[in-house]
Amino acid sequence: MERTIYNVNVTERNRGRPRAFDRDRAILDAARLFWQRGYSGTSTRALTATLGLSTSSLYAAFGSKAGLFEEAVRTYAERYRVIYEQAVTEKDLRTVIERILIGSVHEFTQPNDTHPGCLIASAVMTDSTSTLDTSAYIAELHGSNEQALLRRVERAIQEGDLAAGTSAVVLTEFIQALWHGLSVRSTLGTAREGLIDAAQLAHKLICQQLASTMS
Amino acid sequence: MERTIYNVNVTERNRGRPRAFDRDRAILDAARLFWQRGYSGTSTRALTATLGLSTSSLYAAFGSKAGLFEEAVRTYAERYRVIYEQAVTEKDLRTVIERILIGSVHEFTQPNDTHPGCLIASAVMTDSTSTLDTSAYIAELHGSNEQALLRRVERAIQEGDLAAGTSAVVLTEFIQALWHGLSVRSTLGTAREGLIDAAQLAHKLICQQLASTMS
DNA sequence: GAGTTTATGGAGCGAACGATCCAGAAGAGG
DNA sequence: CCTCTTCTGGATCGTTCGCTCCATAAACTC
Repeated sequence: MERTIYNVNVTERNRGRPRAFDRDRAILDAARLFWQRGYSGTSTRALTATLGLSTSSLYAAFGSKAGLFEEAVRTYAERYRVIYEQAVTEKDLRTVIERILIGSVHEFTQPNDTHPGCLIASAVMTDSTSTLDTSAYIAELHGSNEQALLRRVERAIQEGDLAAGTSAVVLTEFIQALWHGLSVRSTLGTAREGLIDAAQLAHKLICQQLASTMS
Repeated sequence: MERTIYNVNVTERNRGRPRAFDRDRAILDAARLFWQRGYSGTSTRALTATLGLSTSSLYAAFGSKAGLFEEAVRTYAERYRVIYEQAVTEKDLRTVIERILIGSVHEFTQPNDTHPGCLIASAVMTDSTSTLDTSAYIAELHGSNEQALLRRVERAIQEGDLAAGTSAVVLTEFIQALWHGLSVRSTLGTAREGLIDAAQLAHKLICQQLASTMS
């Protein structure tokens, strides 16, 4: 019988020689490497060199390159799930949209030494081999976030918050497209201020479409 | 002395055994493969298998994997350059924006057997190794397209086509972000109609910001 | 026809890949 | 102390990588 649980957290691993590196820090560094070079473009040797640990340590802690990748992706995917989850609970739709767009941009553009950028939007979709599970997970997450937003927009329409004739599906797709675009632009080097300005402009334009809460 | 010109087009190569495959078709198939799996994720063996030719033929025609990649990128990058170049010559800004957004979405969502999707927006940015020249080229192209649009927006402001207080830089960044987002969404599987609806909604929202040509 | 030029197919090069193995090291439990 | 458990460093596994080489094939020029 074998233990293939790579100590996801502080479980009851108190026996044996303690790990000499910070596991979360390693995930962060790995995530940034994956984000910069893609999955196939990042070799295990580049990982061990950057993370400053040996092959055995990496494989003992994460099982495989794909395992490390998946854990990095899941770690940072969670942040965006939370943003959507909390945003859709806001009272008026304009705040929902503002929180999603501005909040995500802040997340996209966290300073480099504490954040890898957005692994979710770009680095994952390509690079299929042996990451099929992970890309399926990401697709599901995107779908889930989008569905949450869509339901919130539909509610806003029922409550009469939107100008007549506005399609919930179309507005949602528009916001999601912009969301992905802001993510890509952040990886391409656009400064945080520029992205926030663009997001706020989009927010302002959408608000003009809002009926009852028009400013 | 060596000839390293990989017969970019129908030059004066009339002597010798003729090539047994369609060079442009090979570029198309290769582009689709690169687009789906990324540069590092696409092996030369996968290329030769999909393109139906031997290693020697591939290297004789394109010099290297990087060479084939670069040629594929340049081929399809040109299409987006043309879209921007022609769009900014339109008389009113609303038509400029419409042509850029809708035209690009049409380009993004060409049927698969004649078009690879948009190599430019996503598959290139990551995957650095030995594609540095190509990603620099892409960055330059994006910058060039963005500059052209920015200058056109500035002209529209000078001509009083936009509501007072509108920043050309911010509006341009917004459009560019949306453009990248639409590209990403197309590769993620969103249907053409959905993307066009979103683009048209964006276009409509922006038009409400236009002063003199307000509908 | 002979001679030249280029393309094709397949074997195979060295290097890098992801992953494994093992002897030793470093803690915890008794 | 000793034992048990886990982690570490390094050598090394088999595979795949991008790419080259070479004999042969198929067109051209003369």
